[in-house]
Amino acid sequence: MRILSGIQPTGRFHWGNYFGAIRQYIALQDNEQAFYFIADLHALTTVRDPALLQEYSREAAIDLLALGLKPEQATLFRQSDVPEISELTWLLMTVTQMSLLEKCHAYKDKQAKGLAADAGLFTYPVLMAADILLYDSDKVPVGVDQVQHIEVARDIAGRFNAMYNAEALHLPEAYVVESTAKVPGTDGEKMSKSYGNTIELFQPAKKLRKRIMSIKTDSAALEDSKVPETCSVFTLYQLFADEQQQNALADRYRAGGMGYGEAKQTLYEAAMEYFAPARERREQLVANIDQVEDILQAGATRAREKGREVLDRVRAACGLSAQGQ
RNA sequence: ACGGGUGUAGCUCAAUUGGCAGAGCACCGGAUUCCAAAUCCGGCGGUUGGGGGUUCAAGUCCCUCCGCCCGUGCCA
Repeated sequence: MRILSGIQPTGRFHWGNYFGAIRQYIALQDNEQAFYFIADLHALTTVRDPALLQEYSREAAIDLLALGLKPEQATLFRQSDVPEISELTWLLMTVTQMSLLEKCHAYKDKQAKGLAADAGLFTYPVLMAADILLYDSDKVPVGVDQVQHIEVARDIAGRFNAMYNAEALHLPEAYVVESTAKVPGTDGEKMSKSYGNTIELFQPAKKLRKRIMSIKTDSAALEDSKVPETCSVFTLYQLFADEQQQNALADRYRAGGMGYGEAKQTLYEAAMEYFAPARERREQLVANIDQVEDILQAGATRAREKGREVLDRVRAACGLSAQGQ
């Protein structure tokens, strides 16, 4: 059973990324054959600064490894290190109906906002389909908002197979990761880069503390009884604390006499402790950056091996010569 | 494709007959606050869409290319 997941390096990872997605994806590496890639080709539609894209891609690899991705179990690679992706994208594009892409929400959203959409954004679901199909992926863990794109991949694969009367492409299934964790940002809205309310995972301790202190609260006085359920600080604390610790803090909220400043300090300490091992691993990785590059190269080699196999099947099906021979 | 409009800081927009590129918001730092918010103080931020020309001097005038918006046409 092969699972596949990609993440766009469009910025530094934050708590929302981790608790909403990364954590669940990494957990799957133990039971499945996992392919994880850094979707730099996708990021290209957003990040227009070459130096920045390179930095984000490298940081993404470091972060994922620091957060527990085991390269000896899972295959980690950079999307752009697998050129077979681009070739498969073209082949798929020739069987993709315009109407299918016009329905996709990333494109529709941008149109609705009156923003300029380029062909990259429009055809992005085809690239995503290629990402998935190139490795005969069985399951693709995604959030609910991405299920549509998996359906697109299935549609394209099915259409290709039917058109050429071949079993060249393996139909993947969406594996919906129910993100049980609520991760509010510093303004109380859902944590998201586009809201500018994120708390970055690996920022320096001092910055992190400052960021946590800036979380929006109500103006209840120090001695007032407070409601933990509606407080972002408490909601975030739940991500790091066990049930007993959560109950203890909730009791202090309700009792009154504890201010939000103290709650934030508690949250800060809990977060620092929670991510301490990852921070330590990260420091080691940064000190051995060559090792990270080696891991990515080894991952790319493995990914290309599988990709070549599938691509040859696809090429043969539509009448192109097989390259691998 | 033609016509009109438009392009200035991350965002919304100023800038007199051609005369030192600015403000508000956002962001960062400080004061204040249990923390945050509000308020006050300070700071960062620019190839004025690109290129060429006129001029002592161009955001401003001329040429050219590009992006975006509106209208019309062409093609099915």
